[in-house]
Amino acid sequence: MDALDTAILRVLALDARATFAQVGEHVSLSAPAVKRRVDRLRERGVIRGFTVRLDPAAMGWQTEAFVELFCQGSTSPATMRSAVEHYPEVVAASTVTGDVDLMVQVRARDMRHLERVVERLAAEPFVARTRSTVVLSALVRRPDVPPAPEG
Amino acid sequence: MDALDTAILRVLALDARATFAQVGEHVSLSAPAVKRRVDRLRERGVIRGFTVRLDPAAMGWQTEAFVELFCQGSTSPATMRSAVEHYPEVVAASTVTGDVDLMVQVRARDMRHLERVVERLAAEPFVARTRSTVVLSALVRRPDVPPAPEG
DNA sequence: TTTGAAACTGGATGGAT
DNA sequence: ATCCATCCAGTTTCAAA
Repeated sequence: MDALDTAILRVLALDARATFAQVGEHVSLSAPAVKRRVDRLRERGVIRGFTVRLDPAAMGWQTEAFVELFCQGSTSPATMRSAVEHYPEVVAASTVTGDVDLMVQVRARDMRHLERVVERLAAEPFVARTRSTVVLSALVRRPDVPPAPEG
Repeated sequence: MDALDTAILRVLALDARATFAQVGEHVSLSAPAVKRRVDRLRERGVIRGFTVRLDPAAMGWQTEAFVELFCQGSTSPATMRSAVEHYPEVVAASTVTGDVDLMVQVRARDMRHLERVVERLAAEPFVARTRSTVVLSALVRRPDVPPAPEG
């Protein structure tokens, strides 16, 4: 993980389908050199994969919410994960500090759909109660990017 | 946006660097046919771009938090956005329902870094106060995917 | 209108240096 | 890491369904 790797990842974050030659122009490297570094970053797991960025509204995802779960006693993160990862509507889930135990981000077609998902989450055996916050508008949404050098 | 487009997007969500021929095998279409559809999806803005999925820890992002902002009187979403989008540490920001006005997701190198970012956010002129929730562990993190057919 | 086949252009990839 | 040669993917054109 040197400055060149970071520079390559920065280019790929903006356009993951850029050719190795195009990436090479940005970082002053030949195409084969870029390829070798990308292959190595994949092997090491730094790169988890490549994906497409979609317009959620165009896809039919019109409603988004943060659903906070308060869990019974000491529910293990593994239990929480396996419960929550079966929902296709769950975009992200994290255990967090504070009174909430699990923060779940849900994407649904509409309010009716969201309501059903929240009801199903609330019915999970380890869930004591839920608190939902609906997203009004997504102001910023950025892809993964390597951190800037100390500042 | 028909079933073929959706199928193509599903394949690209899993591997955005798949060749058009490979995508075509999954959806029973020739490479040129796939390319034409992908081009059209980009033109229409359904596809916003292609990006890389990174291991945040490997990148030096060790700390993540939800920072809720309570704003003065009626601050416009445009004001919130332009303030918040200048922070490289801000991964996402959304206006939300409830007592919180703006939900900001922040990624920082460490607690010290996170603290400074929260201080800067709190010092924004329109911010009355903040409430932060630190992520303990990210259980699920999924890329954008087209919704499943009604269920 | 959208597809598949063919042809051409240019990128991916492995080996030599 | 670059250069080069080979192979294969991207891209355009065209004819057909």
